[in-house]
Amino acid sequence: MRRPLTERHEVLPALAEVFREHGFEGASLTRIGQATGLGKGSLYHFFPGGKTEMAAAVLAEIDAWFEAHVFAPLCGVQDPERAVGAMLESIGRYFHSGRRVCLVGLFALGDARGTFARPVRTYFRRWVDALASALVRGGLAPASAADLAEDAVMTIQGAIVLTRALEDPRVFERAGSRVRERLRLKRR
Amino acid sequence: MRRPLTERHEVLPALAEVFREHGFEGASLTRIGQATGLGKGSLYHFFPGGKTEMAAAVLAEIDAWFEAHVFAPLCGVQDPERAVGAMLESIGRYFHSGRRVCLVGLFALGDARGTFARPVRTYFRRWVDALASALVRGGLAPASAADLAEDAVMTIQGAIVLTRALEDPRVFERAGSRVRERLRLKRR
DNA sequence: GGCGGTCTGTACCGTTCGGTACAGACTCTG
DNA sequence: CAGAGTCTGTACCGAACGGTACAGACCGCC
Repeated sequence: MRRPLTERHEVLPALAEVFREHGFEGASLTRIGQATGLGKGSLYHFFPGGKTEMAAAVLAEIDAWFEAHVFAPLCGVQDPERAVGAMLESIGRYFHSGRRVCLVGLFALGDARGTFARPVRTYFRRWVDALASALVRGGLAPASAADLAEDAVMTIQGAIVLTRALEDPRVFERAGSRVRERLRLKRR
Repeated sequence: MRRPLTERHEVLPALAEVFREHGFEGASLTRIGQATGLGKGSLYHFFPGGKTEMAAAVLAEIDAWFEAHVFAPLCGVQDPERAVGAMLESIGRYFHSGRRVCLVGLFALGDARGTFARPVRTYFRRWVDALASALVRGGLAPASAADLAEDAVMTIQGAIVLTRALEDPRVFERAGSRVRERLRLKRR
């Protein structure tokens, strides 16, 4: 019936959700097994390195998704102003208006600090740089573009924290319009 | 030598650091015991409710500290502009320029979501409201004061995430100046 | 010095943890 | 259908988990 059967990357979304909901330490193999519908045997077949390898794989897929849907478009040839708007829209959908946690940000806060420091750093640096490059192509000076990009990324991260804390998605929406306004304002 | 011996609140700082470093689920009683120098027996003597009560006590102390050193001054009689500046300075010292995690924000991201939703919500709401009140006393319209206050708090939270991710305290410092500038800019 | 209560280290409870071993059910090839 | 190889559920391991029980160390007090 099914092909060579499940492939490794097919379980990644479910895996990611477990890590998002419970963090690295809180994501037990039992929970992971339930969420993916896989027994430990299958899990260790796909991820011989255990939980660490699972989390690394999830991070890698997240990074790939952002590279394709967020970072690359920012660096692409299309109108930079439109690219920035598209980013904010993608981000809003991806994070479910702040109800969904940013796993990379969560790991940055300490859940599995040392282990994933590198991919975490790379992800955020790439995000800031990509956004800054779009702003530069939009006519901004490199210095203020970098400053503005850094501000935008951290505002989004803070918006996720505050939205979940206050349990009110409008917080995230307001943050989005604020960022949009700031990025547009500085253009001229 | 020592008085009735250790009091409950004397172990709270060490306790808080363990939760900050490992999150709620990652903070095992063994680690807590090592960090506080107390055996399980003593811990359960002070916190009959176990780990949950420990975390609640830590949150309560954090809240009290912010109430005394951040929120109350913002609502006080002193010059609002000076109060805002003092807040940013306190915050910077408290969070070690972003190297230290905000435990309340960490809990908001999911580590112990349901259990501490109430104190988490209260803490952030109080923070935003206190800052907004200072801005209103500074001459701002209530609506834009609320907007600006929300933006400042989320920027600080995002700055902590980004500072730790990039492992560069200057990120936090830059965020501080940006917030300061924004809060001053709108005054006139 | 004895007393009563507060405090604390140790041993232990049942459970769950991350990880391993392995038998057998599957799919494909011939 | 036979065989090789891939996949997967179950049972199991030692360690560590959160939490409890309790004997005794320690204290101010008389």
